[in-house]
Amino acid sequence: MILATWNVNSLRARLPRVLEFLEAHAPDVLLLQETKVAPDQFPEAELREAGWLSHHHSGGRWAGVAVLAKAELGLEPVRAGLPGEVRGEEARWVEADVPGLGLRAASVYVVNGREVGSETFAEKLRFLEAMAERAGELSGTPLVIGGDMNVAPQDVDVYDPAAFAGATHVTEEERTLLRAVQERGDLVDAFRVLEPGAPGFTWWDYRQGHFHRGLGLRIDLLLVSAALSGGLRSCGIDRDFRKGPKPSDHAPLLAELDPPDSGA
DNA sequence: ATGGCCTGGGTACCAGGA
Repeated sequence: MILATWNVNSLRARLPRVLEFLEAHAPDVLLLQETKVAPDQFPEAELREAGWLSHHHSGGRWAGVAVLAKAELGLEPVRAGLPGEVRGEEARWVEADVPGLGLRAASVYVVNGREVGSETFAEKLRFLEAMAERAGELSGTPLVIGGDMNVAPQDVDVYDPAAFAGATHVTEEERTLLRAVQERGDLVDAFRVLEPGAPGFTWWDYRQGHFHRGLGLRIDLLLVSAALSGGLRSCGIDRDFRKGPKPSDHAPLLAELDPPDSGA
């Protein structure tokens, strides 16, 4: 099965690229973040027409997350919103079951945090704590939590660690809580387990040609149940979707692995 | 030089992003 996650920076602005991505890769599950769409404007019909069911949590002009699954696999909404998060109206967590795979899938857009020590940074830490709590509740069942974690797990995930000294996304507090999500949920970082030393950036600033200069961060992750990690075949981004007409500032991340019921 | 770019809202410019 193919699992993918992509921060699209507006689903309505990016719908042509998303449909192109679905056709190119035919992912079984696609997790979307920063859909930036009002609930009644989510393009459910267009995605269904392309062959994917969706369960979304939409908050208007900011944030917004969704789980898509191939129509033949089915999709059963579980929840929209994360128990314990501070601002549920921001629409940062959505969860669904994919019956055809026997898999629970969650799409998450973690709070940015802006500046260390700010009120929103404290909310970011609380959001990560709530994620760890939820991951713990879900551990033991086949699970993927994917999305924009707004945390670079290690220095190798940052193009210039010195330039990020004292900034969000790299603090030990954020990294410790992200590890707690993995530990409590018994999850592995699919890219890192396959590529121990590669940077694997997933985001580049639109400005100053950062993408073409290789100045990125690895902040989008696919966290999959450790029980599934033996069946991991590959994991990486598709750079073509960070190029071309109207790209997102994030590239999509894809993983190919054996499904839970494969007996692997 | 802490900005350069992109989004939606709305129709001038601003918040937010990371």
